[in-house]
Amino acid sequence: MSGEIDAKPRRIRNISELAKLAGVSAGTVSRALAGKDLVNSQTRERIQALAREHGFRPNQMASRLRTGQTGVIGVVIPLGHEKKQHISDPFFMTMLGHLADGLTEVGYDLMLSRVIPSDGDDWLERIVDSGMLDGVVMIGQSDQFDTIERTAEVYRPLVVWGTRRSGQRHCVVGTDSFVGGELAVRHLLARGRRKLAFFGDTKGLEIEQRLAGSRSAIAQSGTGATLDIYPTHLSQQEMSEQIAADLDAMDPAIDGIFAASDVIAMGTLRLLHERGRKVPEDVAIVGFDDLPLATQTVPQLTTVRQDIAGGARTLVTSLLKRIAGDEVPSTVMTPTLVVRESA
Amino acid sequence: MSGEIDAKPRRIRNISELAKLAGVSAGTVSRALAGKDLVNSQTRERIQALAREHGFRPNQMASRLRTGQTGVIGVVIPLGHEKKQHISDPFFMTMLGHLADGLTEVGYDLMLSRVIPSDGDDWLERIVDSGMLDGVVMIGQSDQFDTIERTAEVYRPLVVWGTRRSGQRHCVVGTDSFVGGELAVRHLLARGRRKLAFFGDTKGLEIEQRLAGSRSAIAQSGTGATLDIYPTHLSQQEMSEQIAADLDAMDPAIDGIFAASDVIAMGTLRLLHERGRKVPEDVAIVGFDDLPLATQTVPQLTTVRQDIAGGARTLVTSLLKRIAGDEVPSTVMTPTLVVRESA
DNA sequence: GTGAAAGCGCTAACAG
DNA sequence: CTGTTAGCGCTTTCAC
Repeated sequence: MSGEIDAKPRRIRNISELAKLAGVSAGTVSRALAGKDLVNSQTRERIQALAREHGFRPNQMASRLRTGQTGVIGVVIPLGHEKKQHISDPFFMTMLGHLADGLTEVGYDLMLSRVIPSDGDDWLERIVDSGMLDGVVMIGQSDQFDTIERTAEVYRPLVVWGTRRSGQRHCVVGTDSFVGGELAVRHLLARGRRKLAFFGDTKGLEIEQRLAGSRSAIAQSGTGATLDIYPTHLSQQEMSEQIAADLDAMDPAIDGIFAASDVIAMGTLRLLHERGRKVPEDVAIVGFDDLPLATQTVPQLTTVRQDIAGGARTLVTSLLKRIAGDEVPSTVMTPTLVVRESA
Repeated sequence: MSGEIDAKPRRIRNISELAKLAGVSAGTVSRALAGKDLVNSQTRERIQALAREHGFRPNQMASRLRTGQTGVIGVVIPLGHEKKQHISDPFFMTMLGHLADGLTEVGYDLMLSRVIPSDGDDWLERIVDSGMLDGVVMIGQSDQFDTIERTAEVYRPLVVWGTRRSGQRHCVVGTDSFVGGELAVRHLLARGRRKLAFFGDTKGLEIEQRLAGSRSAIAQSGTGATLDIYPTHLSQQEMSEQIAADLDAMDPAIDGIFAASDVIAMGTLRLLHERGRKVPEDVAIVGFDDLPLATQTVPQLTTVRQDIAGGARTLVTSLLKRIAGDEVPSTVMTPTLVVRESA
C-alpha cells in the first residue's frame, strides 16, 4: 500500500523542497508533477515517485492564483423571499446532486453558497468577484431577478435555473412553468373537477407562472371552474401548519388541488388523509417537479414533470460554453404530465 | 441603487490599480479594505468608497495564498460501497443543510466533494493536501474506515459523522447505532411482534451496528423471536426493486420490520400498501434517522431519532476547535425512539 | 499613518 | 529536455 512509514526527515512543504531533494529545479518538478511531456520520462517518474513517497501534493491555491483558473464552480441557492427555507429542500438537493455529478465529471469542484439576499443587494457581486470561482450556477431565481440581471450584464459565466422572462439578459435553463400550470389544471378539469385550489407561494417567479397557466387553462376550458389561491410557506414546518389551517378553513366543496411543488403535494396528501378525506376520490391532487419522492407516496403522485437531470446537464454544458467565451441562449424545457394515482 | 453606470474607464483589476487611482500605495489600500484601524479613517473611507464605486473586490485567491487561511471547509460525502447512491440521499442532504447553516454562520465557505473512493485509495489525502481547505468534515464513513484513520493520523482538522470503534484515532460525532438498533427491536417486541425482518445494507459500519443491536435486543428478550436479514441497495431505484422482490419472497408471517433508514422505511411502507398489507396492523415498521419526511408519510413513521441538527452543530464546533489546534474527543449521542403510527 | 519591498507556492515564457 | 526568471494579487513587516 502506501507503506514505508519511516522516520522521514520532515514533510516536504513545497515544490522547491522537493526539487532540492531530487536535485533538479522547481520548474522541472512542476512540469513533472503536471505530467507534461516536455520532461524526460525517467526524471518525471523519479520525481513523481519521490512526491508519492513523501505524500507531497502541489498547493492548489498557489497554482490557481498563478494560472488564473480556479477549477471551482460556485453553486448558489438564493433563499430570497423566505428565510426559513432550508437548504435541504428536496428540489434543491436533487438538483444539487445532479450538478455535483455533472461538474465533478468534468473536473470541477463545487463551492456551495447558501444566500439570504436580505443581507444586502450585492451578495451576487460578492460571490462572482471573489476571485475564487470560474463560474456560477444559481438554483432558482427566488425574487432576485433584478440583481441577477444586473450581475449577468458584466459577468459572463453565470447560468441560472429558473424561468425566462421576455427580454431578459441572463442565461436560464428551466421548464415552462406556464405550460406546466396549464397541464396540471387541464388534467384536473378532465377528471371532472370544478372547484379547484392552488397551493403555492406566488412570490416566486416560477410559481407565479404556474398560477398564471392554471388560470389560463380554466379560462380556455369554458367550464366556469373556480380556483382559490392558498399561499404556502417554504419551510417544511410552517408549510405543514399553513396547509393544515387552509384545509380546515377552505370550502369543503373543493375537489381538486394543484400543488405548486411535490413537497407541498406530499404534505397535503398526508393532512388530507388525517382529515379522513380520500385522494383522489374526494379531492384530486396534482403536484409539480416529479421528484423521486413522488413515487414513494401513498397514493403515488400525479405530477407535472420537470427533467431535473437533463436540466442539470444543460446547466453544466451551458456554463462550460460560457466559461469558454461562447454565447449561449437560454433553454426552456417543456414539462410533461405524469399521471399516477393522486389525480 | 448601485446607480451611476457611466462610461467607467475600465474595470479595476487589482489593488494597485485602485491604489494608483487613489494616489496611495497598495499597502494602504489593502489595509483600508480590510478595515484595519492603522489607517487614517479619512483615507480609509475614501478608498472604500472608491472601491464600491468601481465594484472592486480584492482577489480572495491571492489573499488566501498569502495568509495561508482559505476560509473554506471541505465537506465530503464518501459514496464508498455503492456507486449509484446519489448525493441527493435525504440524510446527506439534511446533514449538509445543517452544516451549511453552521459553517456559513461562522464565516466559512463550503467546498463539496462527492467521492467514489474506488477511484484510488488516496482520495482523502488528495482532498486534504489540496491546500484549498482549512478543514474537512466527512458525512459518513462508508467502508473507508482505514483510509480515514490513516489520514487523521497526520491531518488534524478532520471530523467525521459516523460510528466510533474502540481505539480509533479519528474524531467522530455520531449516534450510538447499537443502542438505536436495540431501541427499535425492543419496541417491535413490545408490540408483540416475533417474526422480524431487518432491511439494510450491512456493509456500512453504522448499519452493521444497528443490526448487532437488533440481535442483542432479541437475545436479551428471551422471546425466541426471529430476525431475517434483507440487504438493500442505497440508490432509490435499486432499493425499491430490491425491497419489492424481498417483500414478495419473504416469509408471509413476518410481522415486524426494522428498516435501517427512514428512506428504506418509506419505500417499504408504500410497497406494502401496494400489496394490500396494512401498517401497522399486519406488519409494523420502525425506521431510523427521523428525517423530516418521517412525519409526512402515511402512516407517519415510528423511528429511531438521531439529532441531526445537534450533530451538525457538534461537528462544526469540534472542527473549529481542531482548526484552532485543540484536541477534541469524539461525541457519541444517544438515540431516542419516536413513536408515531407505523409501529 | 503610509510607502517600499519581500514573498506566499506555483507556472510559463525564455534561454540554453 | 531543463534551469532561470518573472510574476499571479495580496498582506505584512520594516522603515520613515
